[in-house]
Amino acid sequence: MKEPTPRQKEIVNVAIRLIAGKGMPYLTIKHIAEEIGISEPAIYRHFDSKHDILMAVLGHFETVSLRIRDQLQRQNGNGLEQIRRFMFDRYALFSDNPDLAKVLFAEEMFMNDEQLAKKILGIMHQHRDLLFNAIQKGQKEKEIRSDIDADHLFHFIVGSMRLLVNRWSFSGFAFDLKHEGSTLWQAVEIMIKPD
Amino acid sequence: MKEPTPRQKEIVNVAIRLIAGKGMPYLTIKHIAEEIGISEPAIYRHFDSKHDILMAVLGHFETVSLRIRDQLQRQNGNGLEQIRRFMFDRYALFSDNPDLAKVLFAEEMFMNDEQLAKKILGIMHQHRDLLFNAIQKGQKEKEIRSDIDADHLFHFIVGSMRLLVNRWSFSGFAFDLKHEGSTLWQAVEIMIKPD
DNA sequence: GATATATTAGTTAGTGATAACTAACCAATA
DNA sequence: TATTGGTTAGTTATCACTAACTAATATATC
Repeated sequence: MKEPTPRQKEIVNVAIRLIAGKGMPYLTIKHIAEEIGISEPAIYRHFDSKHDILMAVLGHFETVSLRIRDQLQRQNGNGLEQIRRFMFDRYALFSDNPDLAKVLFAEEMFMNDEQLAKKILGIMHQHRDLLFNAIQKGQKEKEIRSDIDADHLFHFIVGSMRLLVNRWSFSGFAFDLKHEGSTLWQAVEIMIKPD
Repeated sequence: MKEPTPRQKEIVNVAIRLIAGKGMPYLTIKHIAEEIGISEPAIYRHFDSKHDILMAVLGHFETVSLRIRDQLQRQNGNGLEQIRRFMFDRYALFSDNPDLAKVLFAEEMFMNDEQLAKKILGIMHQHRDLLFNAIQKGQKEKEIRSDIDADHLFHFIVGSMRLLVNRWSFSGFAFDLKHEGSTLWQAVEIMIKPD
């Protein structure tokens, strides 16, 4: 868990940009090197293998995710407010880093390699736990309806968010994600409130 | 739009199985040929290029989708019933063909090639129209709540279904999709009904 | 403080594996 | 006799990665 060097951070950022822009097959050591402006073997002074670069990409996602989680836990609002903040944080994050949205919500791209798959499933599990707990907390506090399983509510909330982000991504970021996310949240709020 | 020959169908099925099982990078002409038990160049007697094979894979998805759509339109139920049948049909389809679920809900894999991307976006649009119309119909018929935009309802319904199928797929098909899909639908029904 | 040494981050050139695809040929069948 | 669907033996391109070398800088020793 060492801090990456500036050059390593640069390589990771270029990798994310290349994957988002031209797809995983385009991510080659050669293209990364060209983008940075150094030779191909120079990349290997900073990472032992391509696999390690992809692990570092996922490591970056993990870091960002943990930062958001810790922020949420410090603020310590009620269940509903925690979910709202989580959603808005993510819409803001993706708006500022569209490449990140494109790569992070296309998990299949990492699923070929066992180690990468394990790492990304870990990140997903983290998110799930966070939201699941917030939903259950909201149900206990009577801010969220209890006639529907927390599990199903989770599917609504996260599923609709993911679909929105995916549509935004496929559209070439053609609409204002923060605005659409906000109106989607209003609809979510109406539906998950108690009768 | 010619009917594919038996050998072409075989190649398409093998391609889907390989993509689902080992990921897109594993889909090579060599592996397809090995799986079928013929030589590599023999594949080129049936398809001009690898790209054409992938187009045929998407053509297969399109055919399946159109079949479901026509079936739905013939039955001509009310809006809510149409949505319900659509969902159950898809859960049944995926339960019988897990490979199809794995590939069809991983659109990013086709997004590198412009032509493939266009085709898959067309299929997605078709689904969207179908469900969107059913939702609006249900709202007119007062079976579905009108205090929430059809667009947002679409995100709930489809988003939650996609998330469920993806989780099923990532879990290695570890639970009964038809059963979980059915309980998810009950929750959907409660939430989208009018107050 | 000057000098020797080690480390860092780069270079050019090249390796072996594998990808998509082609050429040329052949046996069975329409 | 032409077509269909196979074969073996290649081609060219590109991949991840290595070998060997070098300039510049940091560090240690006298």
